[in-house]
Amino acid sequence: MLDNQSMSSTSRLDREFERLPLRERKKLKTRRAIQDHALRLFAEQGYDATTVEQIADAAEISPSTFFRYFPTKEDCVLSDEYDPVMAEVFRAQPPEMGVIDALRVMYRELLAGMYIGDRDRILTRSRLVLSVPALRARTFDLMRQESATAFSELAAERAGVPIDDPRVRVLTWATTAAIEAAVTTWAESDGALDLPKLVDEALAFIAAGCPL
Amino acid sequence: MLDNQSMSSTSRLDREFERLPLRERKKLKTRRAIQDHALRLFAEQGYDATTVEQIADAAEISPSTFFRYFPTKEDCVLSDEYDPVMAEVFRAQPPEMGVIDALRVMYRELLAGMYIGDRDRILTRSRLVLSVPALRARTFDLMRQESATAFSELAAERAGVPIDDPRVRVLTWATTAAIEAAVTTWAESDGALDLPKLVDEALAFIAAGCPL
DNA sequence: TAACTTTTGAGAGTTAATCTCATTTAACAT
DNA sequence: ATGTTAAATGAGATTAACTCTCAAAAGTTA
Repeated sequence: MLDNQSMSSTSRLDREFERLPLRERKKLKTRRAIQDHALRLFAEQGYDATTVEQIADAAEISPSTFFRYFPTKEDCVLSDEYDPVMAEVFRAQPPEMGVIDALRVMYRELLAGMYIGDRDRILTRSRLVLSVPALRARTFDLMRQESATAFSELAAERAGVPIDDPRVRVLTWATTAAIEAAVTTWAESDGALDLPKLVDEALAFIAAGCPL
Repeated sequence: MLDNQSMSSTSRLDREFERLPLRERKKLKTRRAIQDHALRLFAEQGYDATTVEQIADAAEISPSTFFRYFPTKEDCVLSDEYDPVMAEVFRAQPPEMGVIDALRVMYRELLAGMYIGDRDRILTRSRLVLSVPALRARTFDLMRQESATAFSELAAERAGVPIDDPRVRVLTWATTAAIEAAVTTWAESDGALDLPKLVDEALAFIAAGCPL
């Protein structure tokens, strides 16, 4: 199931893809073409040195079409990575398990799969995002906003506290920051370190009260 | 209307100010004028609806001069709030005290003072920053980069671990996120809640391992 | 006052981002 | 199949952020 999710995500997604009407299929294809060419050009020339016009030319669309797919140049890098599967796995943990422990189990299960199939892609993208201040700021903001909504609800539900309990935001923002720290350390090591281990240790460290 | 350093700046800063050569004094005055007019216009018209040209007109300078003082429109809101006094107070705590506890004491001491003098200014600015996505992302990124440098060194020093220990980044980013969460909750309450208390409780919650 | 340095303003140029409108292309009911 | 309807696209104009250059103005110092 887990390996299935990531490894075979291509084929599963492809099957869904082929069931879509032609118009939707073309839209998805265009969207992917833009992202692929953009990431390639960013890698080749740098982010700032690449104009939207160049991306549009490479993807064989007009600049106005680019902005119809992505509201800003930044957004074509920021894929919305939130996965409903994460919520599922999180909820599947025994109710007496604490929020952070459930989070650890969830990442242990899901990251293992992702780490096999998408390691290189994630590493490349992470390096790009971390090296361009505007992308870095927007990516982290996006993750925080997401955790403020989706994960906050899950956490409050599990803990049995109201969603507006100040501790819920502290918990979600702090754990999100811990995971981002792990990813950053991993990207800085050029992938030499083990990401799943770094994430698990980061969360364990938070659960232990950050004893330093 | 906008008398610049009227109430807030302490007499200590004023004395320093008057010792500066005329050229430096004018520069500081211009910088403050830009920030004051910008914040006023943002409050009146909204951030996006206010152009740099309008700010420049209000501050009686040319647009090119605006960009000589602030590299981007965003930056005239983002004051660099890092205070060397914070490092001093942090270092002054007994060496056997843990990093988070030293941080708590530091915030307890410094926030108490700020809360009296600058409460309204901080609240206004926080609301502006939190309401404009671009400002929010850049502010949080700025704080994280700061904590990645200044505070990381202090934390590693106190804990007696190398600065590149992964736990150092996890600790600094997580505590920074916890403080930001407290400030956000405070701003959302329109200042009805007690900021020093929220910050102290957030850090205590982190030190306890986020038990939820 | 004169020589020197720094700050400033004017103006032109680049690019991201928004908007309108005409054209093309797919979807679907007959 | 075909015509009607709805959606996607491209071209082009527009705004505003940001960069750059150069000459004028203001300050510092001898």
